Amino acid sequence: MKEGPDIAQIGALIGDPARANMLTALMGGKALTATELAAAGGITLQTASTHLAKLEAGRLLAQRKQGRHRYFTLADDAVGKLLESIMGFAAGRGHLRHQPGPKEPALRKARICYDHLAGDYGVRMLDSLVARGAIDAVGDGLALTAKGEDTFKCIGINVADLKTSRRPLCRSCLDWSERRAHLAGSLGKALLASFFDKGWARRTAGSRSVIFSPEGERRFLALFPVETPVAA
Amino acid sequence: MKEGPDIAQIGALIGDPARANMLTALMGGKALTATELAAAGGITLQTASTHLAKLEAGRLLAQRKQGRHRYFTLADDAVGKLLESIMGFAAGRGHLRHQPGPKEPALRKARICYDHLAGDYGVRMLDSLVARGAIDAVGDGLALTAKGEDTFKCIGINVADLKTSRRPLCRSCLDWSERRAHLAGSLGKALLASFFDKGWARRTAGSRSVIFSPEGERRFLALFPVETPVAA
DNA sequence: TCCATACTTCGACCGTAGCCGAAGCATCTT
DNA sequence: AAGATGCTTCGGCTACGGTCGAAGTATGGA
Repeated sequence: MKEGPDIAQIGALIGDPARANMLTALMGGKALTATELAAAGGITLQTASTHLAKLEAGRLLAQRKQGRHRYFTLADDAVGKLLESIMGFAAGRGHLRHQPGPKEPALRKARICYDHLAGDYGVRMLDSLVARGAIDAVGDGLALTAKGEDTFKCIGINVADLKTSRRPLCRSCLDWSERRAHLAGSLGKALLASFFDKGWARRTAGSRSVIFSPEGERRFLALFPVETPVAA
Repeated sequence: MKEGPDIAQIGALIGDPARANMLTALMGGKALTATELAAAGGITLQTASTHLAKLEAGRLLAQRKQGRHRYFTLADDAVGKLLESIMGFAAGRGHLRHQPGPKEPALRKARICYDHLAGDYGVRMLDSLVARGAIDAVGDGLALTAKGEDTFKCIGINVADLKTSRRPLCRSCLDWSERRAHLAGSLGKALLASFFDKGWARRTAGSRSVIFSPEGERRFLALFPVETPVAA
């Protein structure tokens, strides 16, 4: 009760199951309405409304009104990073949700982590980029190499544009399912966006999982090869 | 309610003020008894006992019996890292505890972050090590250089011993007060321990702050110089 | 053996926070 | 203007979890 920042406040904010579910739903990166979030939390609209007000007051969520809808998103990527890190911790301790639903495998394979690709494919992508020297990995830090700048130009991503943002270009994010790093930051965001643009993959309706088309999957795997074809 | 790890459980665990205070107290790195933790949490012994049981069941805490005392510590350094990252997040949002006590300045200057040095001095130390090429920093990742291995040998730290541990040698840890990285990992731990051994600094009784002796402070600042003498 | 210390368990109390029905605003549609 | 949709606020209910007093268990020392 005397020193340092108050971790209890945000712990309590995240500690309610309904709120945790809503936050998890928002990890999909899409802005969601209060009604959608109520469904995600398994509660009525009224209850969701009070929860959302609390989350907003705690600055975990941001909202913008659009017509008669109110769209909520995570306040910024620091929130996403925090949530993913807590997820990683929870997964490591075996604090899994009670029923590992049928969607679990798809989720482990490829999912959205706030705004970038996570799961097996996310980890594979980063591994491949490091192996080809496009990204430099030291400890758990990542940096774009000169060679990498060319690589991404070929893929159709203009790194120069991304550099204008104050947000870091490369950032490692611990993957809770793989327990290894995947690529976050504005570059990670741009890569995922490009997969959607090219039609290689699409988001799913009510989940964070990412579904690749057969053609998209082929292209993706060809673009990001790994030395040992299966596992490490 | 369907996918991914359960962040609500650990959120709730951290979300109670009494528990949060006890966890914060344990960030000091020392093992504490149930009685001491009850005081830290501002609750009676009985209440503390139930809280501690919950924290242990949630695998945030480990205990070992020693005589009629029961000593509690954070379960492992993953817990410490999680807590510090939540603190960093909370500090960034201005979720500070209500009264910024008189100890705050000392805490910002130098404190223990589970088992290594944090605060202004912790950040300064890492900056200096990077500047002299002992540690390589890429993004937010850290790695020991060959040159650094010699440097630490001069300081009296045998890096080879540390390498035997499975724990990473260098790890960056975000400092909640400075909002920049300081050095964690077994090397960070060994450095702090050496400061205590040499009598340069000592822990304080009920707080995480680290107090340098005048002589120790002089030596520390000489050992870890920074280009711009004051601030950046 | 007996008492003191350290801690846990039990039982009961209480407050708070979550929850929903109903009513109230606000915004869009026709 | 009237109705529909999206969301918030109010009021009251309920239950869960935190809290402590009191009693119970283990360890250490005299």
